[in-house]
Amino acid sequence: MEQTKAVAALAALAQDTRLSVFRLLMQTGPDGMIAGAVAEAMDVPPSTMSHHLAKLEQAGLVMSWRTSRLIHYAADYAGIHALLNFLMADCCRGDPNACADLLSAITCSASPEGAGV
Amino acid sequence: MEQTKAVAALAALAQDTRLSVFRLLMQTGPDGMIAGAVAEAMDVPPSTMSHHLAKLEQAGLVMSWRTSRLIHYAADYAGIHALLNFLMADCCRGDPNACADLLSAITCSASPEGAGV
DNA sequence: ATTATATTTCTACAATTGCAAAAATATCGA
DNA sequence: TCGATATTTTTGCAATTGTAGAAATATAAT
Repeated sequence: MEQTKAVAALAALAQDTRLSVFRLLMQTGPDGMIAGAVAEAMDVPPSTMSHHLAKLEQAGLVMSWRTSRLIHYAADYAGIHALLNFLMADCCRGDPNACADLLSAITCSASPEGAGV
Repeated sequence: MEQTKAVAALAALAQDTRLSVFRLLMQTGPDGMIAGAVAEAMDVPPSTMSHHLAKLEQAGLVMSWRTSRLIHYAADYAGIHALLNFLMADCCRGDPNACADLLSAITCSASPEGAGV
């Protein structure tokens, strides 16, 4: 991933509604949700949500497909993966121990505040 | 991490100069760099860099300390950790297999294009 | 064809952000 | 104290972004 794409992806996520949408779609899984349902869930007008979804899609963070009149949106796992990898590239001066501490506790499941890693 | 802080952190990273600075400091390690050296490395005026560094620090992504006239900046590993965890929270509907695929190949070292995971 | 539904594109405006020169602040050495 | 160095704060402007109503487009049902 190049810098320009990373900036676009981060900018797409750096907005309240879009960050919520992205996390919602991450949690929803590969089947995704239809555009209207996303707009309703976030309580914003369809035209506004359309803009946000387009920005997320252009950033490579979500993908869409059509079934008849409905347009489905789902998280693009490869996209978020590429972004995270770009952020962490060559970090810790290559020290595996420091890296392990940093990455080990990143999980897909919720991390309750008190939970030990 | 709450949503508001996550948006601030993502916005801090969603800018060309700041993203480069963050990655530079991630790679530099805990000793960090002095402000002037960062400005010089990025080829921007000190006042501009001061703004960028302040934004990164306010977002919890870098930390600073002073030794005499010099101010050191270094990556805040806890901050980036919290952000990544927030992004991935409850993803994949809790399916560990999907999560494993998503996270396994995120490494601190460089990932050459051809390298198998 | 006509109507209804789902979504996007167009449009306009308020609010935010990036930028860097100039001035101000902090620390050190003489 | 005075001058020199390092960094931040102030200031102002151009550019970008978020927002949502209205119009346009795509699909389906009658």
